Amino acid sequence: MSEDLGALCAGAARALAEAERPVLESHGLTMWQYVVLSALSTGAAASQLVLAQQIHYDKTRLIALLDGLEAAGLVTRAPDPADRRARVVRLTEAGISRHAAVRAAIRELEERMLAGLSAEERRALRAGLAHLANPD
Amino acid sequence: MSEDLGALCAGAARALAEAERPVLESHGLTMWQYVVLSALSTGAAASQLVLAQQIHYDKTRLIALLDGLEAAGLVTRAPDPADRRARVVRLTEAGISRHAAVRAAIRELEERMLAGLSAEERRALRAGLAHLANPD
DNA sequence: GGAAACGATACGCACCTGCTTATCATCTGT
DNA sequence: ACAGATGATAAGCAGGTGCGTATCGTTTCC
Repeated sequence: MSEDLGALCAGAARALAEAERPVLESHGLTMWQYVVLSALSTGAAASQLVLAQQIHYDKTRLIALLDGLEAAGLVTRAPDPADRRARVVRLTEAGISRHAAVRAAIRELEERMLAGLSAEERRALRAGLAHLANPD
Repeated sequence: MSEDLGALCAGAARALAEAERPVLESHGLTMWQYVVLSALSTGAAASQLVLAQQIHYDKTRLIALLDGLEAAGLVTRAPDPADRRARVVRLTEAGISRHAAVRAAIRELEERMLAGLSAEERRALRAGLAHLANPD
């Protein structure tokens, strides 16, 4: 009898996280910092609140996380001219290149971990995961 | 550009865990209790230590978890005759049927969440996840 | 223009987590 | 037989996590 899907997903996520931690550390980033950079890599966040919801992170603790990234020069917080309560968060040039470098390393590692799976299997794996993650 | 595999797995695992929590609750089990029952469903654990490692749970906190399951009459702890330091953990009859009931409900839910994926896609999804989870 | 809502921030709380230490019973190797 | 290793258990600790509350500036709406 095969395992529960939930257990399989959790196991795969844990294995990936464990394998990726050293890579992130060697680039001076934590998992959550990388998650923020990734979220911002497709465009600035309109506010810290939407950023927090996007990455499923507590909005009150996101503040300290952004403090760190800002101090490291990887992101900027600027008041939204259209609503000066909100802060628009975006990557700096340094943030963009740091993210690209880490992402490339992570991609390479994932490529290694997928060794043995056909292109079609990889496609189905990604499609299935995306399907589960988004109750469209 | 597609998302990181790690992010996809984590997202899918989170979505599944969220969907399954109400099911578990309605059967009076926590996620970890269900994990223990599942691990034991394929056979007794030779010791609490190996059980903890098998499910990636802290061995010192497993004790309280087993206390609860034992008090609920779902598992038994018996000294191993071959090594009386170790406690063999196994499901009771009630544990077996409880696990079967919850598992069936979870399977049904997972089936619903996989709606729209072909049989071949589901097979590839499971195969890919198992491949990632076990660095064979 | 004043009240209510909202975003960012700070702070505290309860819980979970992995980890360490200590104790006791039992086993193992010499 | 004795020393050291091992399993179960208890207790504690540091860090992480989600959640609630309070404050302050800003916006929205009547």
